[in-house]
Amino acid sequence: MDHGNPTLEAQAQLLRTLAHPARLYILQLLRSGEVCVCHIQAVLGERQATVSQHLMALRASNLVRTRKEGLRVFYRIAQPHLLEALDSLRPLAIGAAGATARRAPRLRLMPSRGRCTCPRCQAGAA
Amino acid sequence: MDHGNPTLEAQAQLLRTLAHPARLYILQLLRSGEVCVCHIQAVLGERQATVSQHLMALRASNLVRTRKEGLRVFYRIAQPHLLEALDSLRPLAIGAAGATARRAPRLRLMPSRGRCTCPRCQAGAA
DNA sequence: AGACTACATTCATCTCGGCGAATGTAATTC
DNA sequence: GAATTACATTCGCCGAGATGAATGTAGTCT
Repeated sequence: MDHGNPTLEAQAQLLRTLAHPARLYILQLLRSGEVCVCHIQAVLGERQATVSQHLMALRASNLVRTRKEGLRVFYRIAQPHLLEALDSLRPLAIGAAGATARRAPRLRLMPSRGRCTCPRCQAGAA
Repeated sequence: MDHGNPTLEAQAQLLRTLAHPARLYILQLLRSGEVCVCHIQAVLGERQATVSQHLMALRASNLVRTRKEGLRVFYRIAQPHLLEALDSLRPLAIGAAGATARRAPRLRLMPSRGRCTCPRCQAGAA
C-alpha cells in the first residue's frame, strides 16, 4: 500500500485544480485539439480575466501547455491520459450530486456565441 | 461534445470531495476491504470528529457505504471503479506538485499506531 | 437504569479559493 | 512611437471548506 503521503497531497492538489466546472469544460474543449483563449472565452461566456485565471491554474498543475502565435495563445492538453482519467471518473459523478447542499459554482455556457475572431472560428462562421 | 453542464458541476463536486489527502487516504485504506472507523482514526492520527467529517463527505457523495456491527461502523467502497479512476489519475499528480505555492492540507500519518481494538487490528497486534 | 464506548453532528473560527475590478505586458498595426 | 489587440497578473472582498471544541446518539455492559 502506498504510505508515502506526499503523493496523496500532490494528488489532492491535482484534484482541487480539476474541481471546477469551468476548468473541466476547458479541458473538454481542448479534447479536439489546441484552442485559443479567445475561443474559450467566447464559449465559456466568462470574463477574460476569469478565463485567464482558470488557465493559470491549469498551467500551474502542468495540465496544459501553451503555444504563442502572434497575439493569440493556443492551449492544448499536456497529458493525454488526463481526459481518459476524467472520463473514467465521470460515471461516478452522478451519485455525487447532492453533496454539500450548495455546490460547485454555476457555469452558464453560451452555445450561440461560440464565435471569436480566431481562424478556427472564422472557418465556420456565418 | 457534452454541452450539458449539470454533468460538469456534478463532476466538479465529486472532484472536490476527493480533493483532500485524508479522504484519499481513507479510500486507499478501504481498497483492501471494509474497515471500521476506529481503525481509520488510528492510522490517520486525526481526531475522531475530523475523521467522521471526512467520512461524512465521502458518504454524501455516495463514494462509500456503511455497515453497522455492534458499536462499530464499517466503511467500504461503494463504487469499485472509483479506485481504478484514482489510480489512472495518480501519475498526473506528479506534475501538479507546485500549483499555487502552498495548498492542500498536510497529512501526518501514524504508521506505528495503526492499531485499534477492532478484530481486524487485534489479529496482527503485538 | 447508569456508565461507557464508538461515531455522528453542530457550532465557531479561520484560511483558502473564486470572482470582480483594475492594471500590466507582449505583439501587431498605424 | 502611439494605439490597439489578446492575454496575464495583482488586489480586495466574499463565500466555501477545514479544523477544534463541544455536544448528541446509538449500542453495549454491569
